[in-house]
Amino acid sequence: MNTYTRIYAVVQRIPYGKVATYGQVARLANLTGQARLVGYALYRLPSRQADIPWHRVINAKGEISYDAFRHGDDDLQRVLLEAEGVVFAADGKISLPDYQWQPTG
DNA sequence: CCGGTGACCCGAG
DNA sequence: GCTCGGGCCACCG
Repeated sequence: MNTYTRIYAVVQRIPYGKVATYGQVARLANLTGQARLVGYALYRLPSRQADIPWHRVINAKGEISYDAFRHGDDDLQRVLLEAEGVVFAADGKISLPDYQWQPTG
């Protein structure tokens, strides 16, 4: 059970049409305060773990961070989320109170 | 081992 | 609204 494995496991638990913040994923993975690792893990996302809905992970501001990884697909993540029914505000932000994943168990 | 970097987050000014 | 500084860990050279 590696650090990455925990992160991937949590991301996989994010339900359809919902989103989670890096900090939230880190917390659920028992890696409180290590949100950067989540970003790094997804950045180094292995193709064999392609089942992971990486697009459902956003930052604490409810925005998407493509800054460093966009390799041609500007709003790929946005498109994927919109395909799941997630609505973006005019600012390009997501309403966390409405779409943030709230794990009950 | 050390230094730099990173899909981040929080607090202060 | 923006910039700076600190923090945690993993990868790369």
